[in-house]
Amino acid sequence: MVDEAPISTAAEAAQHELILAFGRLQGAANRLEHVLGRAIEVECGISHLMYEVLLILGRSGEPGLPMGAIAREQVLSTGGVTRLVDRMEAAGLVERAADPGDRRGRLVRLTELGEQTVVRASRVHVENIKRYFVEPLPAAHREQFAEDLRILSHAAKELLPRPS
Amino acid sequence: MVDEAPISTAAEAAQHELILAFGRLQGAANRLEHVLGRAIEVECGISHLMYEVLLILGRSGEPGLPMGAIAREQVLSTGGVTRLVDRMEAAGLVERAADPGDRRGRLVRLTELGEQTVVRASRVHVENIKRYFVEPLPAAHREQFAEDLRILSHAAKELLPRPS
DNA sequence: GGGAAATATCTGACAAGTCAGATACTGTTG
DNA sequence: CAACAGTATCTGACTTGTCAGATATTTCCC
Repeated sequence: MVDEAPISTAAEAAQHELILAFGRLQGAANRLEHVLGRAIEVECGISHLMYEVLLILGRSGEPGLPMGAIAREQVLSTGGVTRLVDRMEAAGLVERAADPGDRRGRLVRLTELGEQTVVRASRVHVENIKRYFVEPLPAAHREQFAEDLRILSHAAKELLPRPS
Repeated sequence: MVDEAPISTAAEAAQHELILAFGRLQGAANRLEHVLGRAIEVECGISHLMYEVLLILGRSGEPGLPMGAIAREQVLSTGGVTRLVDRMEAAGLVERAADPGDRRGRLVRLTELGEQTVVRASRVHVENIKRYFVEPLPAAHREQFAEDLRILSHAAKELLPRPS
């Protein structure tokens, strides 16, 4: 994973080990999202992005989460979250409640339907993760790969904490 | 990376190891794309997606690549590629030539400006990859992580080869 | 306390992809 | 060799996200 030659042609850029590695990360993530997201859509009628938001809300529990927090968890603009939550609310998956401690804010939380939907979607999702994400990797690598993802994910989160 | 309990609440789904691992893959990929893509945009005025297409074309060399091949490399619909290449052509980065062997097809290839741009963007990109993607990982893990990405990327590619 | 700066959310205008159907050529087959 | 299924690309209608600016509160100081 080292390549110190200076890049001076398109062909060199295209073969560069680091560029390739990063491209593979993006490619694998995109394709897996495409496939697993489609499965969730077919099974539960919600997009992968909505599913991710349901998960985030499931993690945050009763009180609910402000819109901005959702924007930061997923990499979304606050305007994007407004519209996404609009649609999720229209679909009956979540509800917006007033934030008692801050009248500007709204707390978003799961409805009963949202809770059921995330459970149902998750069962499908886990099977697909096993099949398409875990199984291709050599068993001896899985533990370390998961750890590295944790590290990377954590580092990347620090990278865009607030200054959105 | 194992978790065999059946999922029956949103909170359980949200804590599930496999779901978390997959979420971290997506989260890390999204955030890194956001940050590194922005850098390319600022430096060269092209989106990360355009950059990826330039790389693909750099890899394919002289003859050029049909639109459909680009669609398969990136996970894009053919309609999406038409429009993306429209914009890239308008920006002078690529050109469409007739395919001598198939009058339906068009071969897309880099222009001189496209070539220069991909080289310039790649230099920035490599530095950012080192900083944000390589450095956070323990040095002893990097080799294996790169290999696992290769495996995953390859497996995911097989998953959506043609049946788009 | 009073007002400036910061923060949370929403909205109009826009950008960029998807999807399904149109169009134009290719290749196969009876 | 004509018909037909298959393939490559393009297009109109639409979905969904971004960006920048508006609005309502809150926080921080003087």
